[in-house]
Amino acid sequence: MEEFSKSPESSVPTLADVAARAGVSTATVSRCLNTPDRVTEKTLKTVMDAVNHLGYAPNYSARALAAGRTNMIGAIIPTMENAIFARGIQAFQEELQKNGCTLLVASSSYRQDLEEEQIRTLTARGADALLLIGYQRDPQIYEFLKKRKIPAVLTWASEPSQDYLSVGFDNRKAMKALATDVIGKGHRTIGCISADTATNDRARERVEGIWAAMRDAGLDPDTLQVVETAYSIENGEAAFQQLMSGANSPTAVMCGNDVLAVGALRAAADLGLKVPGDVAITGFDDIELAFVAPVPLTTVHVPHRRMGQLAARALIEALHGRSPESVQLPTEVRHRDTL
Amino acid sequence: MEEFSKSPESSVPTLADVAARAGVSTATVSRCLNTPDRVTEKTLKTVMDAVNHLGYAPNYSARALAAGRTNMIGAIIPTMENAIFARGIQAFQEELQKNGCTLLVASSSYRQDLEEEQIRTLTARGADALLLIGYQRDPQIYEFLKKRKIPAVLTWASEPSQDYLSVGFDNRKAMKALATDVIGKGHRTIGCISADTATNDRARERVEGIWAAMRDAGLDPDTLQVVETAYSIENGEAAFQQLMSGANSPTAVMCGNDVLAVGALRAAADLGLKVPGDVAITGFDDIELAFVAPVPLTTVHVPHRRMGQLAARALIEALHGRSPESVQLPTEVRHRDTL
DNA sequence: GTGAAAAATGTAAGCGCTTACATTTGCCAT
DNA sequence: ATGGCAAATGTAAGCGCTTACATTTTTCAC
Repeated sequence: MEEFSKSPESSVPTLADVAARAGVSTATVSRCLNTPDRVTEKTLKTVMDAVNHLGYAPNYSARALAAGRTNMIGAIIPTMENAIFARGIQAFQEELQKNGCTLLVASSSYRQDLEEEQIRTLTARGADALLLIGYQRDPQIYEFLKKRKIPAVLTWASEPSQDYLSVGFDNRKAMKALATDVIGKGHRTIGCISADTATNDRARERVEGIWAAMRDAGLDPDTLQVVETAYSIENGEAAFQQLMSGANSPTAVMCGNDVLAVGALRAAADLGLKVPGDVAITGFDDIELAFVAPVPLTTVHVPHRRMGQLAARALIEALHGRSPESVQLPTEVRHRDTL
Repeated sequence: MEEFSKSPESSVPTLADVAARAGVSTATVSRCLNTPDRVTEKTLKTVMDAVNHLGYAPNYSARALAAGRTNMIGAIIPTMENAIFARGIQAFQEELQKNGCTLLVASSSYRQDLEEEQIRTLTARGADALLLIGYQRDPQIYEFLKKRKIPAVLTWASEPSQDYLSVGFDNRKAMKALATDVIGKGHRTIGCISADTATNDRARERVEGIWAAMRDAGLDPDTLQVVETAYSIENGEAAFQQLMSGANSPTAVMCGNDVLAVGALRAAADLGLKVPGDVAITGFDDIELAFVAPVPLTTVHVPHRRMGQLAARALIEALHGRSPESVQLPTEVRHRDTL
């Protein structure tokens, strides 16, 4: 019969408990756990037996305090409800997990002030490194990160100056390629439904991509009819209606992402417009929604999972003191039935 | 001209630095930060000025070690790529953020062994509380959590025995309601595409819901043709084909979630089957995919955001030493065009 | 077998914070 | 004014771990 009491041994075991049971010092136990090759096989076994017997698990707060590292990596994204972020972050997390790191998540709701606050919070929480979306933010933040020596990887975009580590893709180039195809189909009056270009660098670059294609084709970029709205199917519908009710309604509407495009598609159906016969519609991202849409969507495919995975690897490299290279992933126009 | 060196003042400021600058003890600074009402207004101002001047931010690892709390809450979900989890977790995170807590995320890929490992990892990392999906797991885990005094909330289901805190919904009842409608439409030969019922309690309860409805209607539950497969559009397509190529092909196929249902819908189109004319199809969850599907999907609406939010509140209550009640959220059949 | 170098282990000093307890200060009834 | 009490502040002991440095043990060339 064993006695179970509230005495020390019934509470959470510590390193010292393991050391006592194994008859070694706490330093040795710590070594067994962190650098097993610096310890005799025999000692290792004794200690691991004690660990298992006691059900010992290290206290990461203590470890973090002593070692100065937490093995936690933070990600600050606009929202997980957008499938592209959910997918990228899932891959990011899987890769971190493989490397013994844990993911801390915060969301900014596409607001720069909130993002900044989150950066400070996750930093204070001890995040060893950060994944950030896009590159447009107060220079002070970059200063702050640099001063704190916290590696950060910028994703979902390719930072133009290459001053920072980034694992992403060229939004402008991607959208330009798609716009070139749109123009190639003979469209001259083009509309665009975009997220807020003032605060969202990805959205802005996509619009700039359309302008660039227009310029190349001898079209006046100023004729591009842009409506800015937050990402949602409903907003896509409304924006499309607005675009089509104007005097010179577009024959092609390029949307900033697939969600808006699906909204446009629904609005077109409501207006009795055939796609692509009466009006062409394009998306961006190539999420599931794009190919199960009423009319499968012509869009730009972005390797979100791959991006998340490579971002994780880059950060882990950086944490190991190496200097990872930025990577620009290729995107690809996916021709389906809306253009 | 100021000198910038590697000397103490250029590194990350600590509580002691603030205390020195404000001319008070570290205890007082700590009080200003944590219990400002236990401090003179004058002292508070002096200290906060020092905090701001130094750009001080507390080291949470140290705080966690000293206080025994981390203010981090962990969530272990099968995958963020499933929109229902992304959405629920987003709401969960927003609510945590409002309460000064940070979210730690891990994913189990629907594997029980991995989930268990993650529970131990997040616990070791100091998660003060945990959000878990479903209720079916090794009793030892519940023991472990109880011993460690870590509150956990079970979500996306309603734990039948009510022994544990849960914020979810009744999968069985929800699916039974839908199945009753299916039967009400005259369907007698029913198929079902489900996730693995052995390891996924939500999936199992949904199938049981169909059985219950059949029984109530005088149908033999054993005639339900179940195909189990992992959640994906492609798997939904394959499973549907399998179901329809059998001897006694169903006139209605009830799917375990919307993703499978969209796959079924596509397969039906490929087979030249009209929905719901030739075959009825139903989903579960009511994600975006459901209403933008080629044929808008009849499905069960689940209040995922609300669930995430309430789960967060319950955990925060528990952390405050109160005893939150389990809540069972209502679900609702959404009739659209596939039944 | 011997001694020097290498390997294994032990000792103990923090890491930055919270908090129980001790001390000082301020306030008020007398 | 003064004693007594409450409020404010200070003192200092950890929280559980890592790691530089000190000590002991092993290894191995001679």
